[in-house]
Amino acid sequence: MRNISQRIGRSASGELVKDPTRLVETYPKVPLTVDCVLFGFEENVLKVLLIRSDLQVFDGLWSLLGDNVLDNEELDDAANRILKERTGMSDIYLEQVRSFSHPARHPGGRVITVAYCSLINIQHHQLKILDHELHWHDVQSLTQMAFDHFEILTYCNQWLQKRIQEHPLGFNLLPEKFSMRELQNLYEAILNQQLDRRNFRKKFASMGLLIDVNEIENDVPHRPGKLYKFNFEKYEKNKRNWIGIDF
Amino acid sequence: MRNISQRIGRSASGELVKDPTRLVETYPKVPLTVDCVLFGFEENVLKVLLIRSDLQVFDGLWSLLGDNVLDNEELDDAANRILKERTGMSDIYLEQVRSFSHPARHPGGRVITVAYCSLINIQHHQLKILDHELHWHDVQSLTQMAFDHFEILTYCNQWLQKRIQEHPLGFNLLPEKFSMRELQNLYEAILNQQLDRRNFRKKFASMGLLIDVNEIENDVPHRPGKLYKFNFEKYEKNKRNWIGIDF
DNA sequence: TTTAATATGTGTAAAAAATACACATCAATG
DNA sequence: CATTGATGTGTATTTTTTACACATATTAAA
Repeated sequence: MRNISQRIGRSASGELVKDPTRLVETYPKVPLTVDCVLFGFEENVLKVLLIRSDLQVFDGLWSLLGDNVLDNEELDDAANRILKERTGMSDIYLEQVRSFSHPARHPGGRVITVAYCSLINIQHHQLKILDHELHWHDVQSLTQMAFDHFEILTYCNQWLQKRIQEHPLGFNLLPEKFSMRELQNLYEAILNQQLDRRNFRKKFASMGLLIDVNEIENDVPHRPGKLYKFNFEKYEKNKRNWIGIDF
Repeated sequence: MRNISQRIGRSASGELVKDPTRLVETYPKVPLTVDCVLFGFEENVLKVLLIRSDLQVFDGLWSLLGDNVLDNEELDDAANRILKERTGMSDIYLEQVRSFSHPARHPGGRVITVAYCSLINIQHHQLKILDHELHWHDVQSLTQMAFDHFEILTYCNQWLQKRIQEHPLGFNLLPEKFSMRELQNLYEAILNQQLDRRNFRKKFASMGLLIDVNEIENDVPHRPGKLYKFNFEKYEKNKRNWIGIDF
């Protein structure tokens, strides 16, 4: 093991490094991938888009949609590329969640991966299905996956549960015009928890971020609900920076 | 550019991969570092531990404490190693925040870094000062740093502001026994905001997580305050999983 | 056309939490 | 012993959260 001075890139004599390129060439290199946790919402159930693992050791198991990071490609770009390749969609909510680096997480050797979360309206996209290996899975029914992907999925699911309570991500999973019931179903699916209908509506009403479009549902076998749009402009203007110690 | 099937590691014929090691060998490799944002607290000011950059292009600028990730080293381990090397401390709060991957973020070429945050009690450790290049900096007074480290610091600072309101991190920055004033000073320094004294105390009192140790300050030039310990055991038992849509 | 089924739309009372705000007390200093 | 400077405490007000029930609109079936 080199000593500290060398490892942090400082010469022992204390003089400045003039050629950073040569310095970087001395760094160990690691295979790096991005794994996308693509969440969707269908039939009031939270889904995740998975592919059957192509590794024999994981025969029959499902895995997240991942790929190598290309040379000089930003991680965000890699994630967007995967999303585009699989769903045909761009300009979609997509966010880095965290890295996973256990040395034995990949059976082929050391591979570090960065997990990204995305929320996709299942209706709005055409899956780029190369074969029958791509599938929307119920999140709740999964128990085992290839690699450490179940751990990653679990982490991202919890991350999403927290995130959706503080940011209006959910609207990406809904049609542009949606009913209160659809919105509540979405929150209940993601939070995996029943919510009080009146208080839920009251909460969103008090935020003043829903626009009543003066239309009603037309394909339901019961009294139709009113339709709303989310007021993204108003939200962006008034983003709060909250103070509230709470643990 | 290879086609999708190849890039995701699947053979064109659709058969399973039997040798994952050979597969991984085909992945591009990237130099990977960890940068630690070591926050401290002294004289009621939030500080960050920085080192003077050793690159000539950044002459005079300060940078975070970073290092390469070693072969088969977990990212968490790399961060802990850096922390240990610099401060002599282990078993310290340390958490991954996010990765930064702009292709031009390092003048020596493509280097991806993973940022970690740590909170250190400045009194409790001995800086491993090799020379005079290591320094506790006021966070508020920084405007420019080497690499993208100012961006990383800003991100971590915001991350910390949010985190400390939901998790009891702050106690790592205080002595084991502390006064309410010290606790409030800490929150005010991190949140960069004045807080109402009575409401602050009421808030912490209502959480029931502070243990009155029946001692008082003895080195202050005014009426001494009572000292408290944080009840970590009780906190661990009662960790809340909160529901509260709010944006 | 009537009835049953089902989901929508709405309000209020009670409890809990957040906020604003003032004065007596204690210890040290001169 | 008076001054200085911080501690310790309570209450009234407002806001937010929670629990909870009934009339209404539409479809589908009788």
